[in-house]
Order: sequence, then structure tokens, then C-alpha cells
Amino acid sequence: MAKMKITMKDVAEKAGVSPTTVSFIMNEKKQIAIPDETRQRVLQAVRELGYVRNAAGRRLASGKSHTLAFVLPSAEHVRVDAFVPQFLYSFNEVSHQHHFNLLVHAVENPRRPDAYVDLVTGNEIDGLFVVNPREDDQEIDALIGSGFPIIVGDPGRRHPLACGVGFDNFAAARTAVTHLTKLGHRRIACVNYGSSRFLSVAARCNGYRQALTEAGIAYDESLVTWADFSHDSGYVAAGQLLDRTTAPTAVFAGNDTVAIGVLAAFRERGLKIPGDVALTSIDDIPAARFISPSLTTVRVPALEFGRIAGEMLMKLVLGERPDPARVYLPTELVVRESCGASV
Amino acid sequence: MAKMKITMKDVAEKAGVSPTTVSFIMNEKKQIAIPDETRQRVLQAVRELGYVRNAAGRRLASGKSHTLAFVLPSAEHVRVDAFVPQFLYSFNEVSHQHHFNLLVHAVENPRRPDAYVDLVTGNEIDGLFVVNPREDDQEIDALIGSGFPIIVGDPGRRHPLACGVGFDNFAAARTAVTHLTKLGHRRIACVNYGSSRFLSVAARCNGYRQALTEAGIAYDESLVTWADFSHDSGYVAAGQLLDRTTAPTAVFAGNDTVAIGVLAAFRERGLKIPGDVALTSIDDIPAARFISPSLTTVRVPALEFGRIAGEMLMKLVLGERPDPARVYLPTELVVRESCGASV
DNA sequence: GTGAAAGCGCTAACAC
DNA sequence: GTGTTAGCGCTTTCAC
Repeated sequence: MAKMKITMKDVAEKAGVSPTTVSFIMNEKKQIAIPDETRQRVLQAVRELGYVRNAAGRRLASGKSHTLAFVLPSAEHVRVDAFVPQFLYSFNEVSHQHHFNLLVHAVENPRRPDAYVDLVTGNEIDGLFVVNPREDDQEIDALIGSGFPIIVGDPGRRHPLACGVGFDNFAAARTAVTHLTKLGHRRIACVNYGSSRFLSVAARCNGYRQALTEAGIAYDESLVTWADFSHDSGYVAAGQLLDRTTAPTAVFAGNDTVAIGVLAAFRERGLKIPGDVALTSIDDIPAARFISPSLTTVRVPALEFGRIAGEMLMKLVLGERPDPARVYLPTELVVRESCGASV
Repeated sequence: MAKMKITMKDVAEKAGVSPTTVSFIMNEKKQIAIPDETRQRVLQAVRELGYVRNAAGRRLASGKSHTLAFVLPSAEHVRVDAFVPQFLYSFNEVSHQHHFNLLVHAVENPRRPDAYVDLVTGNEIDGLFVVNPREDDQEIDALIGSGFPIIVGDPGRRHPLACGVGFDNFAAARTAVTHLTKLGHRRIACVNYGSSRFLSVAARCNGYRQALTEAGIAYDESLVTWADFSHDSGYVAAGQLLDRTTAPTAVFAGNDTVAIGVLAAFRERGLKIPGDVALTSIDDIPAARFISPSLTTVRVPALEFGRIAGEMLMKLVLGERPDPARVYLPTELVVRESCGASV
């Protein structure tokens, strides 16, 4: 690594051209036709000097940061949810392909849940992906209205104008619960994850109710409880539920991560799965098929989720309109051991 | 959100001071004593105008980016390893506390495994945390020698001069395997994760051999196999192992993520755990205590790992020397169901 | 305590 | 095709 700071001027001098020419070459401007001979000479100088473009200068002059932000509205998500890392992975892949950096912004100060907006205002990023927007996020509306490149996860009625990618949380929950009602279960509990302030959580909760209604089962609030994002919270929530009410014959967990905790609570109370109590959930995280009992769950294509979000966002950043502006991924029920064939 | 771009000059004019003064206030320079009256007037103008510092200008002028990078030498890690998200979480927490951004750089182009160095050369970041350095990474040596703020995960003999945080992988593996030998197991297989090019992986592998030696058990290469980072790879590797050799009475898995796959392979072959075959591993990921059978594993304090890495790195970035320069976290065997009390 | 002024390294009109 | 030039918005040295 060269000690001294090599600038574009140094490269230009060494190659006997002007900084402008170097800039054109470094940026691979297609519009400008540079003779191959010149290009090679410059690239040679770049290599010999070990020159790397200074990001700050580039940002200031061009107004572009070549950086995308991945915004999680809850830091807890990062720590314990097995679903997130998968699409973080594929989102990262897309950014790299475009030579963009990836800034991860997990909101951890609850007093400033919209601090991520400063990244935009401060010109720190060129685009952002808000994975799981809160219902009460005012700032995001202004952002969407401003035309700044932004992709929201699970775009719904709350953000009619936003580009986004997601899937039908309502339908997925309905599918998971209908699978239970079809098997004859009538007393079905619900362990939500996170808070209903997250749109996806509220939608799943509504899907649960819809499935009950369709099966002619009355909604019983005493069967509904709330976990957050962790295995442990599912364990605790299910435990409290089981202790305070007649044991349900089936449980719908808001996601697989929580479901794993729910299973542990069942076992602790000596309940056989699926003999005594059946379980379905949503996500199909990698562990779902490996644990015992394996999870009956509604599979969401996580890698696609990140990839498509990345690609749509890159389109916006490059000034194109993604078409369609909203993508809804297909989901599919995967039947495994946690939910037997009959009650 | 204001449409027009508000600069420091606008704030200065509105508050009737010079841009210099605004800059001093925005940067909370302790050396400069600004009368409270002036400060309030300026902050008022900032609020009214909705001013946010332009990151690019700041970077260029100061040479600081207020950004930390979190470097994973394998993108796969992000997708499937349940250990990483935990310390990403606490590392993120520390960066935010210092008002630093967090750039996640997961190497995904195997032809350019050291692309992360460009972040340094290009002035994109002020410091980096290389989570899991490769044995053959040449660039990292130059970086460490240059004095650039860098923290390496699991610092060992390979990087004698580097600041770092980690734990004794060798000892952890030895503990996990010794637990098995003490229970009387003699035929113990080893399912490594990742490649031996990762220093931590190689160390765990050596710890396995050491424990065997201490128990007077001959090393049998046919009992050693390699997974990568996923549940699935553990499942496949264990399956191949079981199919080609006499079933071992115990298995040591390189980490919990892989161990979950190994368990599935056992079950598929009708082996009872821990009756027919026992299992130990390393990490204690959140799921370890919730799945069935729960994992006997060597607990590594993941949250501490990220927090300390973040704090040490911030010290380096601020020009202080972290003391000590290397932190080795304590690990502890956690006995659960996957490894019974006797063979 | 406050301000004037000189860049930081790069990009992109615009001229040649 | 290539070079000249004028900033981008901020920090910081040095006067006052």
C-alpha cells in the first residue's frame, strides 16, 4: 500500500493527459470515446501508482454517494430474526454487482426512529430500502413524495405511491390458519411477533382472524398474544398463553423464529406435537426443515425478496422506473411435522 | 422535508454569523468557547431551516467519513450463520452511539476477496472490523502495518501486531470434545464448518485433535468431514460421513449452525440422541436452547464480541490505543440434551 | 469569540 | 478527443 496520497492529478501527469481524461476513464463514460491507446496508458499509470478514487471528492462533485442503505426499523430484528440475514445477503449481492456500498441502519434509538432520514438529507446515500416500515412513520411519506429512490418492504395501502416488494402477509397468515381449520382445529391460538405498529404484523394478525371467520369460528381474544422478534419471546408468550387458558389444539405463530420458541414451551409442558397441539407459521427460515419437529410454514422466497428489492432500487437510483413498481412474491404452504394430517 | 438544499451558508446568514461559527457549533468543538446565546441562535436557525450537514463536504474537508466497515470474508456467512447477526447488532449499537455509520461489506466476489481494502484507500471509511480473516489475506497485513484503524476477529499468531477481539477457538473445541471423551466416547467424528483457510476454523479443528490426543485416542481422518456455513451443509456432510464409515458414538460440530443440520442427519437415520450418538458444538446461538434436542455447546458471548470490537475500533479511530490491545472473551460449556450424562 | 480564505479531490460544462 | 476551469459544502488555519 502506497503511503502517499495519490490523486487523479498524479495519474494524469504520469500518463501525460489531463485529470478530465482520467476521470472519464475511471467512470467508464460510454458517451465519451477514448482511444484504446490512451485508455491503456492511463490504466497503466493507475496500476503503477496504486491509485484509488477518493470517495469524498467524488461524492461532493457528483452529488452521488454510490451507497445504498438497508433500513431496519428495529435493531432487535438484526439480532434474532433468521429471516432478515437471508435477504440482506441477496440485497448485498446486488449492490456489489453495481459497485455500490451497503449501509446498514438498524434503528436502535427509539426516541429517534426516523434518524435514517438524515442519511438522505445529508447526502450520505443514493437510495434506501426500508425493510419493514412502521405504520406511524411520518417521515417516510415525505420521502416517498420527494421522489428520492426508496423501496419499501411489503408495500400496502399505507404507502400507495411507493415502489416496493413484498408478499401478501394477510393471505399468508390466512393460508397458515386455514390449514389448521381444515384439519378440524377449532381452538386456535395466535402468537404474534413484534408490535402491530409494523404493517406486516398487523396484516398477519388480520389474516388469522379472517381464516377463523371463514371457518365459522368466533374470535377469542384470550387466545391471542404477542411476542417480539426472538425465539425467547415466543417461548415466553406461548408459556403465558398456555398457563392462563385452556390449552388450544393448535397455534399459529407470526413467524418461524417465534414458532421455535413456541415449540419449546409446548415441550416443557409435556405437550406432544402435533398430537396434542399443532403449529403453523410463516417464513420458512433455513432451520425450519432441520429442527424437530420440522415446521409447517408458509414459505416466503427470502433471497428473491432481497434481490428484487436491490434491483428495483438500483433502477430508481439510475433514474429508471421499475416496472412493475410493486412486486408481490408468491408464497406457498410447506407441510411438515409440526402439523399432522388430522386433529 | 425542505425541497431546496440548505447549506451552512444559509444557516450562517439566518443566524447572522459566519459559516465558521456554524461549523464549530455543529461539530461541538470543545476547544472553542462559543457563548450560549450565539449557540442557541444558530441551533434555532438550523432547526427552522431543517439543515443537515452534507456528508460529502464534510468528508472531503476533514478527511473523515464517520463510517465504520464490518467486513465478512464470506457472504455465505451473512445468509445462514445465526452467530453473525448477534454481534452485528451490538457492533451497530456502538457505532450509532458514536454517530458513526455502518457499512457492511460481505465479500462475494471470490476473485477479489480483498476488495474491502478499496474502502480504506478510497477514504470511504475511518475504520474496519474484519470479522473472520482468511489465513492467506496479504492485504490485511499491509493494512495493519499502515496504522489504519482495524480490529481483527479472533486475533492469533497470524496477526501478531493487530488489535482484536475473539476467544480461544482451540480451547473451545478442546473443551467440547473433552466433554465427549470424559463421557467415555472413543469414536468421535468431527464436522468442520467453512474452510480451513479461515483461522478460526483451523483452530477448532486442532482443538479437536488435541482433545483426542489427551484422551489417548488415535486421530482417524475418516471421521473428519467438512461442511460450510449452513444447516444444510452440516446435514449433507454428516450424512456422507455416516454413510461411508461405521457410525461414531459422538460428533463434534464446528458450530451450532452446522450442528442443527447434523442432528437432522442423525434423525433421518433413526439414530437416537444422545442415546445412539451424542453431539457437542460451539457458539450457543439463540436457537440452541430452544430446539430439540437442545444443544450441548460452548457458549461464546456474541453480544460482547460485537460491543467490544466496536469500542476498541472507536478508540483507534479517535486516536487512542485500546488497552488491552487484544481481548479474549471467556467461553463456557453449556450442557444440554444433545449430550447425555453417560455413553 | 469570530470571520476570511484556502483548499480537500473530484466532476462536468464548456472551450478548443 | 482532450484540456481548462469553476465549483460541490465543509473544515481549519490564521488573523483580527
